[in-house]
Amino acid sequence: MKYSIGEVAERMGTNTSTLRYYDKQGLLPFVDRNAAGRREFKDNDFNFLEVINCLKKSGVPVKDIGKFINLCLQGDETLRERYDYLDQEERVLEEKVTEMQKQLDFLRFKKWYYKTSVEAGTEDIHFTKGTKFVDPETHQQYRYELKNTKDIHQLINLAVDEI
Amino acid sequence: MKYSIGEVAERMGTNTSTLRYYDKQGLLPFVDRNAAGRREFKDNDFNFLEVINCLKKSGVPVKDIGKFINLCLQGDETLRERYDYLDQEERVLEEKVTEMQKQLDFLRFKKWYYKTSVEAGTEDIHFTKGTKFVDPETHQQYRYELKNTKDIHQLINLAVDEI
DNA sequence: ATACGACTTGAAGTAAGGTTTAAGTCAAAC
DNA sequence: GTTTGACTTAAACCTTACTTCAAGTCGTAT
Repeated sequence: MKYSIGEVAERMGTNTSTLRYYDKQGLLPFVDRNAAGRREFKDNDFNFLEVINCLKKSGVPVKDIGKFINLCLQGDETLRERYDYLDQEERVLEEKVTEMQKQLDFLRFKKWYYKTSVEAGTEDIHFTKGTKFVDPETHQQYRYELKNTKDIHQLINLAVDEI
Repeated sequence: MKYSIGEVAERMGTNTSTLRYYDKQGLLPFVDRNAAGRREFKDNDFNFLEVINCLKKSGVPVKDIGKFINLCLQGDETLRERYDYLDQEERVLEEKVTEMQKQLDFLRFKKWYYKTSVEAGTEDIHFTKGTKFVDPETHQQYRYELKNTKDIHQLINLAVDEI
């Protein structure tokens, strides 16, 4: 089967301008053209497009994706190089996920901070030394004082220390 | 204690230009100025800076961070709004992490694809119907045929089916 | 007193990743 | 046969998030 740029755009959840932009940036060297100069995508091209999609969503710059695609077109000699690239990219992504989890931790601490503030009617409870209050959900009592948030994990532990 | 923009930049792992840019974009309305017009950060300002840092790393646009900071300066009336915002942002981040995990799945499948290809000396094994081969690490035998990668999770399961 | 480093501003420049526009081609429908 | 919709290109434009530049101020050390 052959597919026009419009069909491919719809299937990939993008638009034709973006695909043309990718083509111009060297991400689609595998795409054929018909007699009229129009792009004709093949079934196999979707394998490439999925790789592009994955790397894009993983935060890989367009230029670097192009390099990988071109490695793919160079045949079996670049198999190891391609493996090594993906291996490295896997570690980069894992690191990003770890970083996101840290921000989630912080976000959850701040949610707790605001939940208890809303409950108390004021943010001041977190700045008043030794204020006791009760978590409205768990009904646990806490004593807590906000200093500098140098280590948020430490603060979270501090925050959940029951009296 | 008071801190100059340079000291703050170093402590936050950024540079003075970026902090001035943030200030211009309305992210630092809490910063005082001395008689000479120079920025004077207070200890408490680091609480704001940490929030900015977190939201920035979470992928929140600069403008939106500014909105949140200004909400913070409006006092206890906006506590619930601030909670709701962070609650929503938490879900957005969780969704991002889930998305990243999907890309990690795909990346790992492709690593397996290349690992077995390197072992076989050619990528062709994945296009030859019913080719049997052995995972060099686990010594398990596989039979596997690459069609369209419509559902990568299904393919991964297919790939690890022992004969 | 003057040199130095750190600060101030507005404005221009940069890079990434598209998006839009203008001018034109092509194939099928009416 | 001409209109319509999808395609083609190059080039201009846009947004985000800085980064750099130019010109000037301030406080301290020599």
